Amino acid sequence: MKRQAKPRYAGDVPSALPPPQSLRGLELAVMEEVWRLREATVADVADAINDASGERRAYTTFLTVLRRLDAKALVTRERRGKTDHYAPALERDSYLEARTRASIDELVSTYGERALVHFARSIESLDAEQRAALERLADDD
Amino acid sequence: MKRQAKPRYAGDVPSALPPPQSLRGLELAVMEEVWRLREATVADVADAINDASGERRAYTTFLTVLRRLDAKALVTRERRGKTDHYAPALERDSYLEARTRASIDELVSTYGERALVHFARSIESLDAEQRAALERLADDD
DNA sequence: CGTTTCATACTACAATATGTCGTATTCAGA
DNA sequence: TCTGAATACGACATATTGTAGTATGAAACG
Repeated sequence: MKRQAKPRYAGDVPSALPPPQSLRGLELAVMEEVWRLREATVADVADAINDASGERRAYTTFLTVLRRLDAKALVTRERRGKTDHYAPALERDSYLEARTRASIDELVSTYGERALVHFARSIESLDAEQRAALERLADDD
Repeated sequence: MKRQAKPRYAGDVPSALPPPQSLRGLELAVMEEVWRLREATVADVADAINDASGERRAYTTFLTVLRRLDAKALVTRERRGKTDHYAPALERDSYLEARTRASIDELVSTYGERALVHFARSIESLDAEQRAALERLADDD
């Protein structure tokens, strides 16, 4: 079954450019902080998350996480003086979009187009409030 | 300086009724086999997968995987004589539905309702062929 | 019965991802 | 020049998954 080029739920075809990995836990928290601050040093992130969480993680923990995010190409690193400044390598919304597509692709490639039925239903079965939010958000673009 | 293992990250908020874990790799292959056979022994699964894959995994590998699927409550185990018989603890389609909802929930809980926009778009942007398949499948229920 | 056989139980090890830091090094700035 | 802040590097813990060896126990055989 061949597909047209336009949409790409090509579950059966390995994509040339893999979507960014899904983030969780501390990595996600750090990434969220970088998105929020637009640009941040290790200290910025460490302070923000330590203050917000009440927990106390070592500076080097955040250093490591940021380095790993850099290795995953999710942030960029720029040296200024002796300090690295991290910035998002892609917008939060782009990341979200990629993850959304990846979620659909994964399930379709694993379980077939039947997965689309469940996705469609889930979207259709949104309640009025969610639907309103959806339309409002979609209009923002 | 002691290094104690931290509990899970505070941002992880488990939902009340956790959806079944997402399966991949060999675990998924074994689960698919159990779904296909409706009920199977370790030997059934081992033979089917070994024959189909050309690879040669040890009997006990499948035993272990089935035991882990049992621990995850994805299969049930019934002892008959000296042999365990495994059966799916939930239908494949129910599992798929749960995973679909979980995918949406995860992204929405992490990134907000903005995720719905991307899901909605992805579904809306299906091409004609996929749309036809979708309607055909949806009619089967 | 005693023995073989076979399924399960138990244990273990490797690889990977992530959380968490300690220590060594270096270099920008005072 | 000296020094403290930042980084570089490495290390260990835990969880998950793939993989399989070995021990055990009971059923089947003769």
